[in-house]
Amino acid sequence: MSYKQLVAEKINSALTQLGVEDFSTEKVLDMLETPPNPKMGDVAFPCFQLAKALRKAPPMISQELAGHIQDPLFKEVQVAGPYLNFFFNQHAVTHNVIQTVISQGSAYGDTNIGQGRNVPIDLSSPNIAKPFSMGHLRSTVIGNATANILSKHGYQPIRINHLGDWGTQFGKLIVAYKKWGDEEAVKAEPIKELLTLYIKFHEEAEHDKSLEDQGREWFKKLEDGDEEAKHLWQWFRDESLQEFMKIYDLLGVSFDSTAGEAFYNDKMDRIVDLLEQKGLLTESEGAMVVSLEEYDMPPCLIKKRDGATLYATRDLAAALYRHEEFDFAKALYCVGGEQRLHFQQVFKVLEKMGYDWAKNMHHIPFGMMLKDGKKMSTRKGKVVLLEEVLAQAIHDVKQVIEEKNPTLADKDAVSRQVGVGAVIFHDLKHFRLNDINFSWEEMLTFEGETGPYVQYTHARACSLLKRGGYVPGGEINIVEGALEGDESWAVVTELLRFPEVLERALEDFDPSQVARYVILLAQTFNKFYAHVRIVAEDEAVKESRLHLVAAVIEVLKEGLRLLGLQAPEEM
RNA sequence: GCACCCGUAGCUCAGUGGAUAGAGCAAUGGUCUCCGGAACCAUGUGCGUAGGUUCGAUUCCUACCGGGUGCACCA
Repeated sequence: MSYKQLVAEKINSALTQLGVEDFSTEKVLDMLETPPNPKMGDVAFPCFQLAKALRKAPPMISQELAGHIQDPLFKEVQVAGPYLNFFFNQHAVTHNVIQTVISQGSAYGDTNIGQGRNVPIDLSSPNIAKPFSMGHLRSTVIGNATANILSKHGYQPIRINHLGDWGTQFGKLIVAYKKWGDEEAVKAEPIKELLTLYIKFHEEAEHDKSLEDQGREWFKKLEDGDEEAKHLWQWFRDESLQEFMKIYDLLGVSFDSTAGEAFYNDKMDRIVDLLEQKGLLTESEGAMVVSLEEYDMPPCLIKKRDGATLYATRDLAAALYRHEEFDFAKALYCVGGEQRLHFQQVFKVLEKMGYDWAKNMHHIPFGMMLKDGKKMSTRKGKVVLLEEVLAQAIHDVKQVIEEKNPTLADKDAVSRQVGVGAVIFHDLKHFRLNDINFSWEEMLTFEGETGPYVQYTHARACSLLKRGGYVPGGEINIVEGALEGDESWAVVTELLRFPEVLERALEDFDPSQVARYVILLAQTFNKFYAHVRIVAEDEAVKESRLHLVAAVIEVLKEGLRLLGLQAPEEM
């Protein structure tokens, strides 16, 4: 049970004594706040809302409540005008928190909210035959961290890389390859060459309008099983996926499925038939659509004039398939905010089909990665490649290591962990919905609110344990006076917050909560480190302080793991 | 034009309706024979504008202004 809950229960029983019945413990818990300044207490209860029920001024209410609350857990219950401020018995809480964190280890903060139920989550989903740009990083790392957070809460995430391996663009690519392509060039540098062809196609299409039609024609052939088209498509896909896997390895992201859009090719007829049966399909301007007029939305396009399917058709088929295959508790789509309308439409169509599980589907949108304040465009060749960014970050980290810690054992491995960590963390610390303006300078900063800062703090804490000769597994004894300053108490209250942060991160599908938390914990710990001599002369004091350090290490490591970062012990 | 998202310090961003709105970067100055200086400490005339709801609004609602994104055969 959390301390806040205990406080809420105490307040609730005091309220009952005052004759207030309709305030549940849960409601009180919801009203509890953290005071703006630690000097004002650890938990605060504002009494404004009680004024009506009790017909008294809030300051009087807090005064009366204080008289009914007593518990060894509280050092003091202070009346501050309309607020009731609780000061914890620091020694007891400190001991308890350290005990809990160390005994639970990486399981600290776990819940069983998900009860083992499946949650397919759509993430990364790059387009085949296009380079993996900084833009794709967002979906990949936000999705991966969200999946980790789900699993922390007892869900079974299923990471699906819904590859963009189907659609008219492949018709265009086939046309471009047949016109200007060269087999050897593609084999040598597949993505680069395919991108060149893709760009050339769009340049040529400016003058030659028939190219677009040819592209559509070839995609139709592909859907109809034309041998030549299928062969080329398979080749493009294999080469591309192989390139992507290098990046995923570096990022430490793996998938349970790489079934992309093409996977649903043979499942399209069924969804179209179902829509037909349910009388939802109507013809409009030659295309087949589901009207969503009653929701003030444009119609959802199911089939093009030429009979080929569309993005929405494939997502509908995928939704049906996932429901049948996984019986999911939720289904998540970690896809950019530009596609809000698309997902709203797809979800509404499923609702109209009578599937009440559609309400468990969520689009997790995020802002765009911009360059110079503008959208990166693959077609215009204005992209920053993730591969280059990662390589540069790793290179820069290695230089820092050469300078600061030249005797480090495994420099290359650590450079990779820290360099990649910097890039992932930079993305995750931003609130999802905001756009991120790409800047090399910011990306390659390793000081302040960055991944390396947190990793550094962790490494430094680890080296304290070594220096202090800390032996894990022993009984946890906290001697009086060892952990009583503001600095250590601040660390303890941060550790206390971890489970709350994780719950909010789950509710909002928001890994940035965890990223922010981990920065704050690192900052708080670094203050403690700078002001308190941890490896002290006195053996018992040293032991006590090292226990706190060990607890911080556990939480930092687990926080970083959830975000998809490694926590090296030295760097 | 309609819909959605975002406007907080010079810059990048936090901020679950509550008590004096916070970090980082950049800048300047500093840090005990100091456990890792990728650190710590010190320096801050800022919530786009105008209304509304509320005991109380940066937070909720409405309008406007500014930026972004969508709006039928691309994904």
